[in-house]
Amino acid sequence: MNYWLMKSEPDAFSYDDLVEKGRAEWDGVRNHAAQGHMRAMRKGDLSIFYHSNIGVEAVGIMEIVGEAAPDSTDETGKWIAVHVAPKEKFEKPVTLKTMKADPKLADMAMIRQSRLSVSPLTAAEFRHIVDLSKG
DNA sequence: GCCAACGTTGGC
DNA sequence: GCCAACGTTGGC
Repeated sequence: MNYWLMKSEPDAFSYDDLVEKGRAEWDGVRNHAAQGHMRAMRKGDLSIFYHSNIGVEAVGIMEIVGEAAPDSTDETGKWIAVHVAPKEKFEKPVTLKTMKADPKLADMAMIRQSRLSVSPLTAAEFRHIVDLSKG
C-alpha cells in the first residue's frame, strides 16, 4: 500500500464536495511528475486531501478507488486521471505551517517542491499527519 | 539544443 | 497583489 498527497483549491473542489459526490475523478492534472505518481496509484492506496490557496491545510483522507484511466476532461488523449472517494475528514485540519515546522515532515515531497500537485508520502509521514489531525 | 520570454501555481 | 519556483514555448 502506498500513500499520497493531492492538492485542490477548495473553491474549485473541496473535501466537502467530494463527500457530497461520494466518488470523483481526480482530473485536470497537467504535470508530468504528478501524472507519474497518479499512474503508480493502486486501488486501496490512501491519500491526504490538501486545500491549496484557501486554508492551506490538510483536511482529510481519501482512498484511491479507481486506477489510472483517460482523463475525461482531456481531448488530446495524453493525460490520465484516477478515481477517489472520501475516507475520513480530519477533526482538526493540519496547516502547512504546522507541517513545515515539524522535523518529521521536513523531507515531504510537497514541502520540498511546493508546486507539485500530486506527491508521494512515506507511511511514517502519512501516519504522522493523521496523528497531528487528532490534536 | 540552448535560453529568454512568458504563463501558471501557490504561499504569503 | 506580489513574487519565487517551475514548466512550456519559440527563436535562433
